[in-house]
Amino acid sequence: MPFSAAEENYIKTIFQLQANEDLVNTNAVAASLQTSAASVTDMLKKLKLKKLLVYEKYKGFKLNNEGKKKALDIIRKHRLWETFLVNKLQFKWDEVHEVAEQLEHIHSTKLIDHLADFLGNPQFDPHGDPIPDSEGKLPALTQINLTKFPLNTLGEISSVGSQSSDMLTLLRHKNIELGSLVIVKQVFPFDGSIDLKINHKILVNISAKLAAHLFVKQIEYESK
Amino acid sequence: MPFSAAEENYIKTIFQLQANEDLVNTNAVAASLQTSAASVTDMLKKLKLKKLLVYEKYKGFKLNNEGKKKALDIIRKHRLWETFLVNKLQFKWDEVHEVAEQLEHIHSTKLIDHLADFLGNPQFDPHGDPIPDSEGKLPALTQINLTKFPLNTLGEISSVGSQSSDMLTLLRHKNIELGSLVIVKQVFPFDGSIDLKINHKILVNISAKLAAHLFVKQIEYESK
DNA sequence: TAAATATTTTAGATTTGTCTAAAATTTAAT
DNA sequence: ATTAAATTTTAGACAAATCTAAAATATTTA
Repeated sequence: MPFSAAEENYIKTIFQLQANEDLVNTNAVAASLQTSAASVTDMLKKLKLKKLLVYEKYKGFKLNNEGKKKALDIIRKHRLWETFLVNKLQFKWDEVHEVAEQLEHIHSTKLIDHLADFLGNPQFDPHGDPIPDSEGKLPALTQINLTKFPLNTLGEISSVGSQSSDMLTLLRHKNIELGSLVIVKQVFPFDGSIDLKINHKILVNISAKLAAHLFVKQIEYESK
Repeated sequence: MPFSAAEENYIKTIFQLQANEDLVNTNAVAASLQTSAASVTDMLKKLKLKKLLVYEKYKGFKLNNEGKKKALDIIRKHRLWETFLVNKLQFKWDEVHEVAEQLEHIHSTKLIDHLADFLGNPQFDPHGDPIPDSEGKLPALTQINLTKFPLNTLGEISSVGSQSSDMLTLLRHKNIELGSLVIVKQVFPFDGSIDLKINHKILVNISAKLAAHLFVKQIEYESK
């Protein structure tokens, strides 16, 4: 009972939406997948029949354990393929999404496990997002949202919570990239904007919105 | 106007069948794709509409130049992915077919060209079959069928014209593999069987049928 | 060459995933 | 607490790719 690419796309989308809110609603899925609400309802019936989610008419829905496991499997494939494209095939990390969307639906456990080995069993993909292992476990996440990062503490940009080209343009303009060393110098409560020191050199001011999409890993000073 | 996986499978199959005979017939395609003759007819209408083949009812059909070009594109993808699976992901060459059948339908010119570069732009896949370049050109084939190979001449097994596990079992039993050095010592006209010296060591007798599936590259002695 | 056989095509269904428009239900607003 | 608005579901249709059974055409055989 392999799943179709369409089913897998719904599973993945619902999983991502239920990370924020407990119950997911029809319109959110329709918007995310750029399809109609009616199509979503159709698919919900099918996924309920396949016992992947808890769903009652008009009441919202969410994946059960079986569904979550399947979602993590798809996400694992997606992120490993992205890693392959960037690390081995010279793709830029903002060019990989569309192709990975196709590759994630290839069915072969052996393929994906060998790919993981070949890549050195990476724990994070080129966007800094965690890659589930073959059992669906996520690596312990040491990163924290930049808006919650303590003042005057050295951190490293470890993840970027969006792939929009608008955001990437902005990041480039601010001289921020994955691996950049950052120190939060000041937070302005009025609008939530942040003064940020980049690589011990320049000081930039970033909006609360941008900060909310940046994740940081604290750099440990040689302690022990 | 991208093609569906189903369309691509028909195109590839027709291309392979028309290598032997000029006009391809419905039943041959149905048998090859394990589907019904009626389904083949349906698809033929569609491919004719898309101007990929020459087809008249009840009269057989064949790909036109556009169709052949598309077929070579799919075959290029298939063979590059097989090469990747064997050379990088430790698959055995008789395990790759099913996965490559899926991977060949991923749409991305950039992906496949970068993959080719990554693999070192190989000219032959792990089965010894030629890989078309991005323009659809096949590398000049220096190999020749074993049944046509001259007596007492050193050759190297360069390709195996089947992927059936029955054949692979037989090859293993006869101690023949890709790269084996062979010399045809004698041909028996009665049944076409051949006495073959393997790696200058053992002498085996192989059937005409097996020989017809083996391809050999003549090894040049340091001449010049 | 006429009958028997084989091949191919048509006709009509089926499944999957989608759509639009209308109906049902829930939520928000007055 | 009704009414209005938004959301969700149903109903019915469609395209792609497949099927079976029957009809049409070609080929072979006697």
